[in-house]
Amino acid sequence: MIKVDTSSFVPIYEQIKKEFKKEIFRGDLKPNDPLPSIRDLATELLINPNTVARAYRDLEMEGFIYTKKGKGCYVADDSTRFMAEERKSILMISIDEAIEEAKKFGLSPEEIKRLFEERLGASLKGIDKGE
Amino acid sequence: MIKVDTSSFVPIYEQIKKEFKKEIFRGDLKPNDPLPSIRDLATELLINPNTVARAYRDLEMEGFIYTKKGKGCYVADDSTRFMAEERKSILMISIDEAIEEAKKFGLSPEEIKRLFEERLGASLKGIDKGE
Amino acid sequence: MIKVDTSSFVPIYEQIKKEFKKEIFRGDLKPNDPLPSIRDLATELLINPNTVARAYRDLEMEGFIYTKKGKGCYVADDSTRFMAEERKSILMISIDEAIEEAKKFGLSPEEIKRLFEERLGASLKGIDKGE
Amino acid sequence: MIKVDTSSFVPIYEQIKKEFKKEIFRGDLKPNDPLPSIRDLATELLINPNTVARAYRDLEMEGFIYTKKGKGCYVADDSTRFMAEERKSILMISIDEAIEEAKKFGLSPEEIKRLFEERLGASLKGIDKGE
DNA sequence: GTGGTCTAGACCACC
DNA sequence: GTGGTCTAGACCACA
Repeated sequence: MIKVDTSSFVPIYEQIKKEFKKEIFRGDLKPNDPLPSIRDLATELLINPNTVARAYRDLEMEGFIYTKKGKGCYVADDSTRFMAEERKSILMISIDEAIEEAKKFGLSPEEIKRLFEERLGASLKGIDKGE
Repeated sequence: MIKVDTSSFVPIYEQIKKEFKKEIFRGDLKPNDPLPSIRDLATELLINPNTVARAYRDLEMEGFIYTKKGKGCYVADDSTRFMAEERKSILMISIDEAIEEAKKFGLSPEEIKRLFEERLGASLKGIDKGE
Repeated sequence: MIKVDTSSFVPIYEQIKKEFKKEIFRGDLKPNDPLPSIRDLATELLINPNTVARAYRDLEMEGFIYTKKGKGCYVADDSTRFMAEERKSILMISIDEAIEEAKKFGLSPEEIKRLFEERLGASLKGIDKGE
Repeated sequence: MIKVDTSSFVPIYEQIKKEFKKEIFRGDLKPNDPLPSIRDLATELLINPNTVARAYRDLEMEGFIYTKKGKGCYVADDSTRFMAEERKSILMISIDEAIEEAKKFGLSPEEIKRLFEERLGASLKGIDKGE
């Protein structure tokens, strides 16, 4: 389910954090649900367990998950406390960035809108292909 | 004109490279136009000259600019050779990322579209505010 | 194994690049073989790690090696793709330069040939001396 | 007559120095012959007069030329004093470098010799083409 | 431990 | 003044 892009400039642990925040917000992960074990996730993503551990540690510090020593990590009861603003900021930032890029390349608002809708359409078709 | 975000995960030199590629594509920088001197730009951006030099060196290796020793750096004659695909890839990537984020947060295509148009509107008003 | 001449006009990082290209071409370095670590090679050559890093970064941009973050640098699978022409150009250039020098000093083709063979003989004896 | 390669790592003033040493050795420039004026040569080579001045200054310090203030630069009477060893070292160095390159690329002595003769032949034909 | 980025500051070739 | 190379050493992400 979770994917990471090792060629991205964004650190892998940040990508992992973001993925879990999304799953929690969507409700795919509910309070007290267990997260995959550090070793399993590291194996699945072909990365070092330390990197997953770093992501989990951050998520715990931010209050999204809690850790039972010797058992594993679980979604916190109040995990959705900050989710609305988290969601908003993550979405706003990425959309605003895309708009900024397009403006800096000299595209008009109409062109930007058309391009976005084109990509949105392509993305929806992508779903059918099982992505 | 150019801005960099030192808190971003994207390296400063990559941000500088992208900015100049946009200016060249828009035509704000034409073939044989001089780029700001390394020291001047470093002073303006409050960063180290080596960081600007790294960006300029990369741009030269990628064929966008050329260097006259002791004189300065200039936009290459064939600087727009790869610009179409560069522009496309940069725009596609940022737009697709925004769409991916929204989908992963569980938004429907209609919600994504509405949110995008809302941000696009906000961005256009931003221009009036003198950004 | 690798040597650099810090008094040469040729930048150290260029000398390092050339050495690795030769090793790859000769087959002493095969695809997926690891290169020496940046710090180790810098220590061995008595130069700054940044200088080695510059050479490795260039080799990566030119497609001869690839980098695994936190692991090291490795010879690329298609590292020999451009090697034939690289080798040819490097060899042609140095031989042609030697011939040009000799001609400009007024030597006849016969004298040039004799001098070259004399040096080649001296070089072969040099091997026996354990160079 | 004189050529410089601005893309070479060898400084332009070093290339100019070497060219004049060759001309003196060949006898194309004899004691008390005038050198081209700094401005003329700079114009001809499309470089900055300071660069030519640097080359002339070095040649004077090394005893190959002398300067008459307000008149120009002239070949020194004892200009050939060091020429034999200069010539030898310049030729040895470039030939030995070419041989070293070839050896490092894994060529056998026979291959090196054949390649050298091939290039020497090509070079002689080049003369006919008016190079 | 690895490589990547960035800083601060030196020296050099060239304009 | 310009850019290019190199050094010394910092911090970070990753294994």
